[in-house]
Amino acid sequence: MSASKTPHPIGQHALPAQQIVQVAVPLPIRQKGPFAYDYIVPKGLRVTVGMIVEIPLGKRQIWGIVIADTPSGDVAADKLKEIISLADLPALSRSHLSFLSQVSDWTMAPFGMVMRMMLSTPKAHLPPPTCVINALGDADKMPSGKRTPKRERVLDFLAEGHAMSAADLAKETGTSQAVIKAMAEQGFLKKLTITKEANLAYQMPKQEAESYNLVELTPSQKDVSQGISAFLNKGFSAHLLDGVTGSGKTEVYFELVAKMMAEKKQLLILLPEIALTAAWQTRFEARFGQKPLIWHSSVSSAKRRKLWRACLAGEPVIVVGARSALFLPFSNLGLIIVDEEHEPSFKQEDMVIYHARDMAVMRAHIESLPIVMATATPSLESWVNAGQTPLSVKPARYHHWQLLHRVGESTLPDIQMIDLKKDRPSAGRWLSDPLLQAMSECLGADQQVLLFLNRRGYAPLSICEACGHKAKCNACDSWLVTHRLSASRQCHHCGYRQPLRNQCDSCGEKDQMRAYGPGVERLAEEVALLFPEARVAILSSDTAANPEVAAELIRAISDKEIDIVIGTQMAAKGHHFPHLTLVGVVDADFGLQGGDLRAAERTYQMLSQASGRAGRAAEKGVAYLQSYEPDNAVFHALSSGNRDAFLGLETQMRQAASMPPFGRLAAVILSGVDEGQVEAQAKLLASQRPQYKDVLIFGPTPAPIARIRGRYRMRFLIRAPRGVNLQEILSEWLDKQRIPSQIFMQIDIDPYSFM
DNA sequence: AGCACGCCGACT
DNA sequence: GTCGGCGTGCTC
Repeated sequence: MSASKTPHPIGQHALPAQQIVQVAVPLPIRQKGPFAYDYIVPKGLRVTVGMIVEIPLGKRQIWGIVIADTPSGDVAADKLKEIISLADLPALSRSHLSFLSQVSDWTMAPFGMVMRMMLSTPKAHLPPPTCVINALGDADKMPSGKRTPKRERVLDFLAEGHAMSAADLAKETGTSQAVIKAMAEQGFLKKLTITKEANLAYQMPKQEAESYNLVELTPSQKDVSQGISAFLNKGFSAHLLDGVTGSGKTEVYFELVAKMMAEKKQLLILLPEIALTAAWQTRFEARFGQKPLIWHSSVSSAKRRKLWRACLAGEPVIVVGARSALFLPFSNLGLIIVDEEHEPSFKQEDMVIYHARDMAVMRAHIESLPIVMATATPSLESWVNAGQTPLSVKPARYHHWQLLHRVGESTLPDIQMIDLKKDRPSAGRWLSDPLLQAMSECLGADQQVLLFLNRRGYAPLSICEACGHKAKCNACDSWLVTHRLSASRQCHHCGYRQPLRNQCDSCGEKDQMRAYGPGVERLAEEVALLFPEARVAILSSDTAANPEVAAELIRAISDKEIDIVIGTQMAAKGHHFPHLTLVGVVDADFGLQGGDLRAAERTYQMLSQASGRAGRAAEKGVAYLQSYEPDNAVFHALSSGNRDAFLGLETQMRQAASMPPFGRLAAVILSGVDEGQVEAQAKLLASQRPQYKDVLIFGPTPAPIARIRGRYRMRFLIRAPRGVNLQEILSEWLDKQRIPSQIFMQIDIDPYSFM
């Protein structure tokens, strides 16, 4: 095992053979496998693959992961540096390393950047922080001459069992640190060094979890739950849990959670938007009598550190997180659940561009686990993978489980179209007569209304009547959106905001800026005018800026303190508003513009979800969709309730166009501050594009929003047949390119956004 | 990604 | 004369 046991060849000095290992370093260098350097293992250290080690890199000291216990030999042994230290942690498993490596290969992001995502938890791999506290020492030996009232107070306080830092102790006893210090020096207090660990507010799952707060499942819920349960502990399997809104998908997968808890397995539950999950957490707590562990970027770093280490140590944690939780170093994972699998927010668009649902399937596969993807409106990809269309590959890759009915008496809402060509609201108004009529009736029956409009702010566009100038962002190619509540004009791409003024930036004319188009704030104005008695609330990321405010607003709505809710997509997600029976979709055509690959699918999902807010309790709900093209297939599918026919039609269209999942798509994005340089680089890349008969490389074209945050962006789009190794083709084309450092090149495999 | 080295403008 | 801008190149 240790190199020193190797026999030395005769005639050579008994030089201790030095062990050399390869350490993956967090550098943004793209290559086929992990990018690693050779390092010498100092004598006395035992280093194995998967260990997290501290190494010198240039002038810096950084952390890397040992990926091989043999040298690569790229660099002469006398140039190698030594490993500085080892993290006091178990080594990462081979399967976790293999997961990181496969994510890097799939996304074509540098391994070092994938590794960084995994290690990014602040100081997770360092020893726990320590602090020195004061406890009771040899107090009984204190001579009466040294006893003072202040010293007595300190001793009495400590005798109650307290122990704390000098500063806290001084504060607590109304003395000064000088008193504490002197007592400690004289031995009447005892110094203890303890490790500071965050309290996760989480007890390890109880053995009885399986039966804790058991809820009675409906027969169909029970069937599905038992059906999927049969796959637990049986290696990889993927399951599409497909149930209409309100059918109790969560209860079904909670049963699986309970089973895995009883076996002390780790669980990962991915949710699309963790800030909006107060209701979900309440349900979890009600079912299991404890809070799940929440993982997202705004959880304190001490808690994240402890959670990270608990995952690596194999403690039976249940982690609920946004997409980044997928990279936690679980070592005893039993099951992955992806809730709202169709949500586009699972697609991360930053440094490493990945789809958390797809990478979760990859991880489940590598680690031989079952994965459950729950949704009421499956993504086309999952639908095809579940074998639900004649065009699907057989045998299906996912098992398909359906819940067709809502729990209890409630039924799905009726969905009706309002043709805006016939019932057009007057200028500057957005609510048609039929919708207003329905609202009056609903409010008259003492029920709630949700108006859904996926546009934040007051108005998306402001034009000067005097000179025609449009308020624009300086750093982006986009309009500034007027926000009345915060009295500002904002760019929704870069976050720039300026105070709301009525003076034109261009001609200086006053009181000539006019707002065009609707936003939720403007809609609220119209509603206030038409329903002056109604209590109105706006639910958007502006009015619910943090989870606490959001939770309070949602509570107020649930408790019927509000009559009319005006909400963006935030209002469409998973909330249960028992008194809400009418949903009005103000601009149902919103998502259909732009010719995006998934426009129809996304519109269907969003409107289905928004409509699903209506009639969640005993009362029947109804949803009205205002549209200028009410005959669009998306709306037909929604109003007839024939989701599967719609998915079938979409599938055929995708297949005919050789689009995903029947063809493969990738984008190459070049960005930089200098427009000319970006263009020149794009032209250079274009001139060297490879020629294939069945792989098409389109572009370069300026991105639809050509400039964001001051950076110009050019895009290539690559389309290939299903069986082609797209990554290999891109690699061939791009790996040999030397991209100037001012230009940033990103690869987006299977793009969702075409911006 | 960092961080240093390296060559051109305005200041203690 | 230096301080400091960020362009280029390297890290076992």
